[in-house]
This record gives sequence, C-alpha cells and structure tokens, in this order.
Amino acid sequence: MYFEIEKQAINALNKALDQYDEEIDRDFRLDFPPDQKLGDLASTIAFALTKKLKTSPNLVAEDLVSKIELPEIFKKVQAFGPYVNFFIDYSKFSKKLLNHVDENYGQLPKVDEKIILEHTSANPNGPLHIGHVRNSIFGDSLARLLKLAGREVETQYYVNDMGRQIAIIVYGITEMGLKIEEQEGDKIDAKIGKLYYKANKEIEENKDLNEKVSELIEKYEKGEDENLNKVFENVVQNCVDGIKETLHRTNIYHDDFVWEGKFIRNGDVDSLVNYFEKEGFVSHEEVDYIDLTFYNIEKEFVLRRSNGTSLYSTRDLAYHRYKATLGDTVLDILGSDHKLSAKQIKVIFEEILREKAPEVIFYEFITLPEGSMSTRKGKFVSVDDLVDEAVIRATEEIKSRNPDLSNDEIAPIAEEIGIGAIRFFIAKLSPEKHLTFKWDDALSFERGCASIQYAHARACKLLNKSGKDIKSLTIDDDWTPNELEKDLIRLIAKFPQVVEDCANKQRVHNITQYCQDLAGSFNKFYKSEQVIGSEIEDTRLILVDRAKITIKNALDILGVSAPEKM
RNA sequence: GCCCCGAUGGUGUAGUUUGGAUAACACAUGGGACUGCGGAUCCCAUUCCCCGGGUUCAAAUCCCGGUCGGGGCACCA
Repeated sequence: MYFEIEKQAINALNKALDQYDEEIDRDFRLDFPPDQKLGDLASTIAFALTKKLKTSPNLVAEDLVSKIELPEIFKKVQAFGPYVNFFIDYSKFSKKLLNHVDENYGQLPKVDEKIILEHTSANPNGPLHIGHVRNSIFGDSLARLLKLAGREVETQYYVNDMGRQIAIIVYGITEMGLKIEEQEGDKIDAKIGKLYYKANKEIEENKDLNEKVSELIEKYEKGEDENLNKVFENVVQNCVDGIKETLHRTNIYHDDFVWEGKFIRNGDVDSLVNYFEKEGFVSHEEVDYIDLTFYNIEKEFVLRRSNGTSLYSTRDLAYHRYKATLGDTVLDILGSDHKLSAKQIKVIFEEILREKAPEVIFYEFITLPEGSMSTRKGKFVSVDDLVDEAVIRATEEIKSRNPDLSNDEIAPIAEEIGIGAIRFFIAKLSPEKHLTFKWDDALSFERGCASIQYAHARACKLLNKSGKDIKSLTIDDDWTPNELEKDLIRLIAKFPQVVEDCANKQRVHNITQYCQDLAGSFNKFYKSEQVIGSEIEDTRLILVDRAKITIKNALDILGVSAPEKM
C-alpha cells in the first residue's frame, strides 16, 4: 500500500521538478521521517537542486512545496528546513488499507524467476548441531521470504554420501564391528555421530588405517560391491532421516535431497574433467589440478586424488551445473569457511565454463565458549537437545501462567513457543555476525519471540470475545484514527514494502525487527484503547483483525507459528 | 605471512551496500501503571557509533592508515 502512496508522492515531486530548468537525477526514493510529527514520507531532493541553483536548501524546499500539486491521498505537504515532507490523510488511507488486507496480505505479485536454493547440506555423519542450524534457519526463512516476494523457489539439500567422513563410519561398521543401533543416543543420527566419533578416534591413533578408509572410498566410488554400497547407503539414509526429523520439528522442509554420488554414477564428473582436459586447463603433477593463479587464487583446484577417486570440490562443480539447468538463479547458503572454494567455483564457472556462477550468501560461525564445534571430536550442542530444553522451559512458563490448562493442551503450544524462540534467536542476527552460543541467551525468550506470539494470541482472544463475524463488519465512515491507531496502521501498511526490501537485499533478520515493532505497536494500542464496548467497536475490531493477520504472516516468514492462545 | 569478516548504551544487536533531521530494538538496572477486552503488557529514567586522518553543505555510513576479536589458506566437506 505504501508503494502506491510513495509512487504518488514521487510523481507529484517530479511534476514540480519539471518546472525547473536544471536537470537532476530523478531516480530517487523517499525516506521515513524520524518523528510522525514530521509527516509520513520525506524527500531530500532539495539538496540536489540546491547544487544547481546555488541557493540554500531550505529556500529550495519551500519553493518546491509551492509548486507541488498534492495528490488526494495526502493531507498536506510541508517543508521542514531542507526536507519536503508529505502527510497522509489517514481518514481516507486507513479505510482503504484495512479493506485491502486479507489472509494473503504481504504476498507480492509473481515475478518470473525460479531460484534453486541450497541450504543446510550438513554431512550425514551425525546429528544437526547449532552451527548447522544457522544455515537451516536462515535458508528456510529466506526461501519463505522469496516466495512471498513472488519468486518461485525450490530448496535442495546436498547429501554428501561419498566423503571421507562416511567412509570412516563404514570402516567402523565393517572393520571394527561397531553397530549403529548399539550406540548411545535417542535418535539414529545421534547414534551415527557416536559411531563416527569412535571410528575416527581409532583412525587418528593409528594413521595406517587411513589406507583402509581410502580403499573403502575407492570401492564405493566404483560401485561394484553391492554389499558395500548397501552399508554406505544405509548409513547415509538413516542419518539423513534423523536430520530430517529435526528439521521438520523446526518447520524446515526441503523440496529435494540430492545425493552427490549421483554425479559420479551418471558420468557428469567424468565428462566435466574430460572437458577441462580437452580444453587444456589441467596441469599434471602428482595429481591433476587446475591452476588458478592467473585469477589471483593461490590455491590450485585439485580434480582427483592421486588414486583416481573424486573429490568433493569436483563433484560439487557437477552438482552446480545440474542445479543451473533447473532454474534461473542458483543460490547457496554457506559457512564462511567455504569462502575460498566458493571463489574457485565462481572463477571456474565464469572464466573456464563461461557459465553463470552460483550466488552465495555466507554466514559466520556459531561457536561454543570453549571453541568451535566438531562432530569429529564429539564437541557440539545438538539441535535436538536445544529444542527439547526450549520446549521444557516453555511448558513450565505456560503452566505457571495458565494453571487450568491440561497437559494435552499445553504440549502443542509449548512446542510453538519453544521452537519460535530458537528460530527467532538465530534469525535476528545478521549473517556476517559471529555468535558465541550460551544457553541462557538462547533460552531467555520470555520477552523475545514470545511477546510477538502473545500479541497475536491477544488479538485472537479479543476477536473471539466480541462474538462478531469480522467479515460482516464495516468501517465507520467518520473515523479518523488517533495517534496510536495511526502508528499501527502505518506499520501494517509497511509490511509489503518490508517483504520487498528484505527479499531484494536477501536479508531475513530485518523481519524480526519488523515483527517486534508491529507487536509493540499493537500492544500499545491494546493497552490504551478500549475495543469492545467503544463507540467505534466494529472499526477497531477490523483494525485488530488486520494487525493479527499481519503479525501471523510476518512470523510465518520466520517459520514461527502464531498460537491462538498461550 | 597472505586473504575474508566483525567492532554501535552496562549486555546482545539493527542501521552501513544507496551519506541527510533527535542513532532504532531487546535485555539488564531504578521508578511508576494494579482485578485489565488475559500483566509474556504499558509508561518514565539512565547509558552508545574502536582510534587517527581525509572527502562533503552533511559521515555510524564513503576513502586512507592503525588497534582489537573471529574465520580461512587440505589429495577434508
């Protein structure tokens, strides 16, 4: 809705600018003034004009204002020093906006772009830990955001079934006689993580065993030993199943799980290497590699191990070419430790293959106070443990606030609140920020996400209590919103623009801020304005209903559900 | 050593890409609102742009040089 209004203001400004002889850049946007007393939309265009006219910006602003033909939706336009500010006519605008908001509010028109978004892609050698989950939460929220902004999005999880890690687990099973189901842990992925830890320890203590692991890799890559294939596949499938369970519990779903082995079996990796060879990009020493020093990358890109088996990086290249066939844009969410290899891939795509390189969004790590997490060393906090703990705390909180609710009623709400708290906690941080994980920070959620969910629950309660069918109500013709109502309306109106801005910038964390602002504004309104029993009860019920919808849709971007009571 | 990120109230962060008006949010601390359409709420107070230069009418934001913190530099993924 703001789009439309902004466009009208910009048009009016442009018409005024037409009356000057000076040419200035017409590609400008409007800002939000710092205070509502200063209006709803502000332009700094006077500064640009001042340069040409050689007078003071204040005079230019005054002059501009006198030349503006004000569109109907505005009440007035006024100069404040050098700023030209527009004031919305809220008696007209509010009605228009509230009648416009429905369940799909925030959904922008379809854009002709299909995005293949890869996220999470954690190695299937143990459970998801809180380092991985930053990738998942960011990736999933971004997918939701982009969809809302009109893009078509397909999410993929790249399953590393051929890596050394999996071979080490297989070694533990076939050579050390370890059994997955005998390991500690509730879930199969946790058990696999334990087994990996043990097998890895054994190999680290006796380096000669690395030979054996390499043999396993070689055999699996050849794929001729049916029994061995089954062991590999069984480990990977089980672990992925466990990871999926964790992801689903936190509202994260992928459209497809692509196994890297596919690109060995279907010959894509071989034909890619052959192409590099044929075009003369390959250098041969102990191994075959591509020299990238010409492109300012010190590290050579190794194509195969000396025993001929493939490497992750080569398989990844094949995978990315595959993804490029599925959509217009290939987007990866990666930890900052992948920066170098992502740079290599970019150069290979652009300079050697002459194809569009994948886009990458990097995030910095979550570490424990004692250092980085490591599945190999068994040093990590699993997402399952974190979620369990969050739900336990939420349960206690609900119990103390609603003693009359039964356990069956509490359980689903506790799940919504606990998971919301975690997703919100991770999502609110911008990706380039490093985070040191502390239990208390992650779980002190009473006033974080929960207060937003609470605002939603409050709105639901209120609408229910009115006993009215909201759809049948109409807005009072004489209604002019007061300051608190205006505030809330402004925020509701801003939502589509927030969606668009965040999607363009690929920044999810600003949504969390918006949610807090919106809930805060709703709470203020709720506190001081009576709804039921007021002279404009119907109008206010409609406002409450639209605020409720907007909160719900905004939380949905973050994968956080909005409970109707809590 | 080379490369990449970060530094904003007591704490944790947003704002930096696109320079504009009084730097936003949450927590913490201290005070207040108390039977309300559920207080997981609201109001008030306190406290911030790492340092040094430069560009500009205007710098948290851009440029140069430092300091401190995190990460990367595998025949790992």
